[in-house]
Amino acid sequence: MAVTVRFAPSPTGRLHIGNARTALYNALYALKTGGDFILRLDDTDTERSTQDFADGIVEDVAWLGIVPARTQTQTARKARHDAVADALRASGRLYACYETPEELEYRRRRLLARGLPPIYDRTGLSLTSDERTALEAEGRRPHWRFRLEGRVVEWDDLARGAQKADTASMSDPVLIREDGRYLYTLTSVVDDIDFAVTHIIRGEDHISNTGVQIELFEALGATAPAFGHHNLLTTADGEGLSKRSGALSLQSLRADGLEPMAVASLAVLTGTAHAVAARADLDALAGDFDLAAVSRGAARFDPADLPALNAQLLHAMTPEDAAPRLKALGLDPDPVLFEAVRANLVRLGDARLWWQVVKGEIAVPVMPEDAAFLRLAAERLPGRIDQASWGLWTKALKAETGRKGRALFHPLRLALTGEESGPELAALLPLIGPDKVRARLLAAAAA
RNA sequence: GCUCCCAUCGUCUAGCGGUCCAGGACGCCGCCCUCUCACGGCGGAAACACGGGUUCGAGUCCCGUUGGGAGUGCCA
Repeated sequence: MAVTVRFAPSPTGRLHIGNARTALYNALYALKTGGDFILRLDDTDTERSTQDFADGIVEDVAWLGIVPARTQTQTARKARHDAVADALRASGRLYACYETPEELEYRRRRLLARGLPPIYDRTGLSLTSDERTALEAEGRRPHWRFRLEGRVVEWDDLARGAQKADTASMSDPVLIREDGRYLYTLTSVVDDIDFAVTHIIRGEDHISNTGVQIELFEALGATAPAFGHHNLLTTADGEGLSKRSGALSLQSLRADGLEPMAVASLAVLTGTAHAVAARADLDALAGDFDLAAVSRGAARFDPADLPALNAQLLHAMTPEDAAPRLKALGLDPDPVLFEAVRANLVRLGDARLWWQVVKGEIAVPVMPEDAAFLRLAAERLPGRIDQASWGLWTKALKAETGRKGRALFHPLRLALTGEESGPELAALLPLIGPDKVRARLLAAAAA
C-alpha cells in the first residue's frame, strides 16, 4: 500500500523548531518511501485559529523545502464530520453530557485534592431521557463524549516499539462542543481515514491520545494506521518547548539569515543516534533518516549550533547554486568572487561585505605607525595583477623591509579590506584590482 | 496529586552482562598547512546522576532516590 503521511499543525501560531521537526520527519518518511505528504491544518479551534497563521505555516513548510501533495483544512469538511457524528450517535458510542466547563473544573479539582485521577464520571451516560429533557429545559445545551471501551490498547510504535495505553484510566473524550463545533479528536481520525493516512508520525506528547484514537478508528470501522512517536525537543536550557514558540520560530531563524537546510539538518539529526552534519537537501537528509534511531528522552535544541552548520553548507556550495541566491541579495553572481570568499561565509548575507570590498568602496582605516611601509607597498605594487602577484609582491616587501608574518600581512589585509580576517588575499588582490589596491594603501598611509 | 517516558563526555548519542581503563559527532584545546586571519588536515582533554540489590562479573538487569520531559482540556 502506498505510504501517506500527514503533518497536522493547528493554525494558532507559526511553526517553531519542534513542529518543524515533526513536519520534517513526516516529509522524510514520505521521501524515503515514495509516499505522499499531506499538510493538514487542524483548525477546529476556531477561536484561536487564524488565516494568517495558516498562510504562515504553509510558508514555513515551503521554506523547509517540503512540497505537500495536498493541503487541507478540517473546517472545510464539516458535512463529512456531521455524518460520522451521526453514525457514532446511532451506534451508541457518542453520548450527551450537560455539565458546564465550570462544573467539570470543580469536579476535577475535587478529585485531584483527594489524590485521585481526574477522570470523568460518565454522569451523562446514565441520564434518562426525562433528565435530559429537564436539563435542556434549564437552557443547557449538550456537548458529546465518545464512550471508551476501557481496555488496554496496544500498538507497535515505529519509534518506540511495543506500546500500550489503558483507556480505562482516561476520561471519555469530548468530541463535540456545546456549540456544535468538533474537536480535533474526532476530525483528526475521520480525516486520517478519508485521506488514507498510513503512518502517523508525531511528537510523544500525543502518545496518550493514541489509545483513544485507535478505539475511534475501530469504532468507525477502520483499521488504525501505524504510529511513530518521536522524542520532544527542549530549549538549550532544558525547558520544554512543545507549547512555546518564541525565539525558536522558523520565522526568526529565517530572519537570522540561516539556510533552511542548516535548520532542518539540526532539527532532524539532534536527538538521534546520527552524527549531526549539514545535509545539502531533504533527499540527502532522508538518506540517513531513521525513526528507530530517534531516542526516547527529550533532546536539547541549541540554536548556537546553527551557524557552524550553515557555514558547512555555504563552504560546499557551488557558484552555480549560489548564483540565484546572490541575485536575490542584489549581488552580481560573480563565480570567481564567490569561490574566493565562500570559505569565509557563515551566512550567505556575509557575501555583501566581500562584494563591497571587491566591487565597492570601503572605509580604509588609517595606520600612521605603518605609513611608510604602506607607501612602499603601493610603490612596489605591479601594474598588472594576476594570481601570482600577491606572492611576488609580498616576497619583495619582505626582502626590502625585513617584515614577515603578521607584521607583514596584517597591515596589508587591513588596508585592502578594512577587516581583521577574511579570504585568501592572493585571490582577492586581482579581484580588487591595482587601482583600488593602490588607493587604499595610500589612504591607509595618510596621516 | 496520579500515569507514562528518559537519565553515558559541555551538547547529541553508541552501548542491548564479560570484547568498555566506554566508541562517534558537534563544540572546546593544541599542532600542522598557508610567508597573516579564516578555510582545511591531524591530534588531545572530556562522561556511565546517586543509593541499594541480582550476578563469578553491571554503563548494560531489578528496586528506590534525585533530576528532566510528557500526559492528565468543551487545546492541538
